[in-house]
Amino acid sequence: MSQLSLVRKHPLDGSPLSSLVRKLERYHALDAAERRAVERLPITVKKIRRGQDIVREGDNCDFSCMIMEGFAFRYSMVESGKRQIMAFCMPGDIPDLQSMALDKMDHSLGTLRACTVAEIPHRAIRDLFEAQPRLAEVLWRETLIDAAAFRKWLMSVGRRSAIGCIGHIICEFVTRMKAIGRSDGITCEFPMTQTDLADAAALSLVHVNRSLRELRELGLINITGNLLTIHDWEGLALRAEFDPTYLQLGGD
Amino acid sequence: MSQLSLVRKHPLDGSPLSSLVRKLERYHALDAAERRAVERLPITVKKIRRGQDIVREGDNCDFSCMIMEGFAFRYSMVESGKRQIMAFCMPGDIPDLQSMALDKMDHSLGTLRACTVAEIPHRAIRDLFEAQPRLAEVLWRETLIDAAAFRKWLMSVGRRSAIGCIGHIICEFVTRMKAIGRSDGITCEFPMTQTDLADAAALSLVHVNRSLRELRELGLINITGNLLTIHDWEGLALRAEFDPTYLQLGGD
DNA sequence: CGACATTTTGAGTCAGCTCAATCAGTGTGG
DNA sequence: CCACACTGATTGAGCTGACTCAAAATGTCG
Repeated sequence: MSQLSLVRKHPLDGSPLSSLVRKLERYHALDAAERRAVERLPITVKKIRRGQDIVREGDNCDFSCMIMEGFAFRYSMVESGKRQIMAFCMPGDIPDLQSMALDKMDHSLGTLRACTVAEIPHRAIRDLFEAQPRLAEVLWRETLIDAAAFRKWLMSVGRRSAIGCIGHIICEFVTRMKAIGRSDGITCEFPMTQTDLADAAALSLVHVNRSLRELRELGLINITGNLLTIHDWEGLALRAEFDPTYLQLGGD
Repeated sequence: MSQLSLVRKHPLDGSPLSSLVRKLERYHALDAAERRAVERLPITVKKIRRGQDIVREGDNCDFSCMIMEGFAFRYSMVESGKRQIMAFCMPGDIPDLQSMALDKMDHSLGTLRACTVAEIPHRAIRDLFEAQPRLAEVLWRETLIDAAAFRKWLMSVGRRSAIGCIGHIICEFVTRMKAIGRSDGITCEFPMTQTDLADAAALSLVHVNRSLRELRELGLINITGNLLTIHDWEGLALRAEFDPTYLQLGGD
């Protein structure tokens, strides 16, 4: 049914925004002019160390960041100091695209690993939308998919058991990693610690540790260091009630 | 500081889409052509009884619904039968606008009260966006605000205490009701039952009941029948850590 | 090797859950 | 006008999934 997906060499691999172009093309092939318009966006490349914030809650930026390399996450904290992670971000994502239209960030963007990001001025994106209206639509669609993912995340945190919630978060991560050619569906780079996972699932570190052990003992997955191994995808997806439709990755 | 907001008579009050126009104008006044374009959208008006679904998870519609009158909510259920409510909807909202770009509904839309909705064909909205690109931008912005609200909701469910979570949901509801002229900030129509509130906050009915009693005993709010009375807004907002910035309602 | 981050395990506690009644309001038919 | 049905709010009582505190084990890296 599912074959190992080869890492395809892409003509744009050299361009800094190649992972963005590839993501946009998952939905509908871009024509030459559109591709060129994206490629020519003026960008500033920055490196952010692991554990730093890319953007912080309350910031009012005049640019948005595309993640070129590394992993990040959206999060916010309550006064008690508890952190809630609401999404993991990977190469090709523009997690703060909404700052185009909303003046203040309502959450922060942290890094799980050292990240290379491309800062794209809002001005440039606005011009792009004017010149290539279809790209505006495609990027709008991406923000709608993000919103669908927030809803699923909320379902997980609110109504699933600890195992179901963790399982769902892992399923989503692996599915998206597969979509960008970074997982074969059996093994997957896994950049988050159990503490991160706890703040994502709104559970305690100790409970996450025990739930992961249970998932291991059930023969579903195994996490060692930075590598996730999936022993039984069907079983995992079943327990997590994971249905990837909302990610809009097409066929599969 | 805050005065009673008078219910202003609006020139468009007669048109079926008047509450939508008013919502869009909260951000930036529309010019005559834009307003006319919205007013002239072809619509089908439907009445949906209380407790029915307006749209159901998995549906693939070729229209989106604007709520003209009544109250609705976005929800989804897990296999165990537990329901998670993720947002409450009020007149002026188009909760399924995302179905323009995403083929299947990832959640359902239920009603808290009998609702009058205006079904707007996607075709017509697409034409509107083409003729009035600024309206596309304004509606995009609305979906981004929705997404910000999902994030806050997730924070509440994941990281706040029962009282904080319920308080936050109530604060958001009242703030939005004020924005559409349906609350003076002291009293507010309150269309949800404790069961609804439980499914919104991901708590049990019994625990919601006890938390509401606590909020009452703290002298913050009181709910009788369908009326919410706020005795101490400051205290409530403090306990719920509510900051309305994310709703992008401007000034206030 | 030493310092630090991360994972794992044990043990006691508690916020929120479930089950089970009871009470109050609102129709509705006779 | 009352009995009955039904929905929604409230309270009691016992239970449990997940939490916190604490410590040990393991891994990682300069």
